[in-house]
Amino acid sequence: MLSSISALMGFAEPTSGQVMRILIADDHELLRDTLNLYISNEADFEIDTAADLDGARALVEGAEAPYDLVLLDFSMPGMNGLEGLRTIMEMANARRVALISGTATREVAEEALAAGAAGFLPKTLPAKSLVNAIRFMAMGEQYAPLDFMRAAEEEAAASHPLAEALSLREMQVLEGLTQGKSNKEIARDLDLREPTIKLHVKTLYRKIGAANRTQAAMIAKEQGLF
Amino acid sequence: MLSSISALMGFAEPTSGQVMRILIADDHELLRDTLNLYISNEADFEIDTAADLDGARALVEGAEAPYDLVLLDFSMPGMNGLEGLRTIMEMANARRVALISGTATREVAEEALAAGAAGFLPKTLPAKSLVNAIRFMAMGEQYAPLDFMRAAEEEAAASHPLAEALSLREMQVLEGLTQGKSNKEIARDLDLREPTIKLHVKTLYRKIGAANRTQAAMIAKEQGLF
DNA sequence: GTACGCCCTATCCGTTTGGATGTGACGATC
DNA sequence: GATCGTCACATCCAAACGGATAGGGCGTAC
Repeated sequence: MLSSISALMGFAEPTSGQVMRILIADDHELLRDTLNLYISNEADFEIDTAADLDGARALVEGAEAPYDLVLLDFSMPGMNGLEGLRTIMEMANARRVALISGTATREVAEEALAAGAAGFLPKTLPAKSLVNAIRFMAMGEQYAPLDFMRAAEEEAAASHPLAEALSLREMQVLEGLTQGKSNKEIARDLDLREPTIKLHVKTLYRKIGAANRTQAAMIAKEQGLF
Repeated sequence: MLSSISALMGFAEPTSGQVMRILIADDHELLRDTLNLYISNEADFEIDTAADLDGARALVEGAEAPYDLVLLDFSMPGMNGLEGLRTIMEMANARRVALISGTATREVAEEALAAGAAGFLPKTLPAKSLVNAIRFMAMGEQYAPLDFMRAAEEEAAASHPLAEALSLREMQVLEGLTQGKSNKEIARDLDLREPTIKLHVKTLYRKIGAANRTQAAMIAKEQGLF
């Protein structure tokens, strides 16, 4: 989409050599101010700021020239999830709209990008990278920190919150469940009696919140177990 | 990593206002030449080219000034998978090394990025985006087209060899199975009687080669269904 | 020592599954 | 019109499952 957006959707690029008009909307004044200062210092950007979605909308509507890039805080007043993003994206004076957030998950980021956002900026980003990203996005590209997108991918697999809760036997039994084995088969594999397996099965259901063996298997699978 | 690489690993940035030295290594002369031309036209880049890994290595070794960015074709002579990438990355005169490929999969791209490559450029990228990406990477950021990374994620879900074999009802029932529902629940959801569900369950077992509902659910999951 | 947690086994009981088999309706194919 | 595949419903039955309950052994922690 990165490529296709710029190529197919024909995002207007700022005339080269001209200042880029950026709108930063974030309810944290400190972030607004420091970001403004840092960006203005770094490059030829013209910055406006707003403290909430309504303020941002008013500025975009009343702008005499379109903004090359609008940065929206994901969790500021009026955003209502990704609704605020979509609202601004529909406006003619906002060429590119990106999300910035300190808390949003990868899912949110992906959804935003899929919805056509110019990018996603976690607040953990160093200021320098942020400036790079802004320039990158203003040029019509789509940006998101790869490490953020990747790291979150493995976060589910990284720590097995429920794996810790299970005893060795329960884990072994759970593994059998993920293989679609019957209690009898599991019992044979582990050289135990079937009633024992049933016990482990029942207790591990409770621990991981499953109602039956299929759910248990799916939960294990989703946790990246086995 | 994008952020952390530039911040923590201290990639040297080209002195601002100075030309960026780029090395393009690709065995396709056509691509080399057109790319060279396009990039030279677009921005203040100084381009060298090589036709294979040995040529690239020689240029990097003998360079009087380090390259800001080295672009390596994934499938050119001498590369041997990601080994060539690692070789060049270890060399002092190559500040940033990126992969470029027309064939490589997302797995390769991810591995390269995880190994510290500056980026991954599929050859499907429009020339303009490519220049943007090059500038972006030369600034110390890590680049990969988000659509490429995302699209390939779903490629497993794209073709469902077994999904074709299942009728609509069977698919609906299978979906219920993956959610750990009982036949009765599925029947209620689909507004059918339980015996009907049992019929679909049995036939879909045969079609996908499952012995019980848990196996059916796991198979569906592995195929990326639902 | 006592208590606790994990592990193993067992029995009982009601529900769910898996399988076989049959009926019938509908649409597409031949 | 006959045939085939899909869908729907039904009955019967054996097996497996899920839950409750109740033992005993065994190690660690208090």
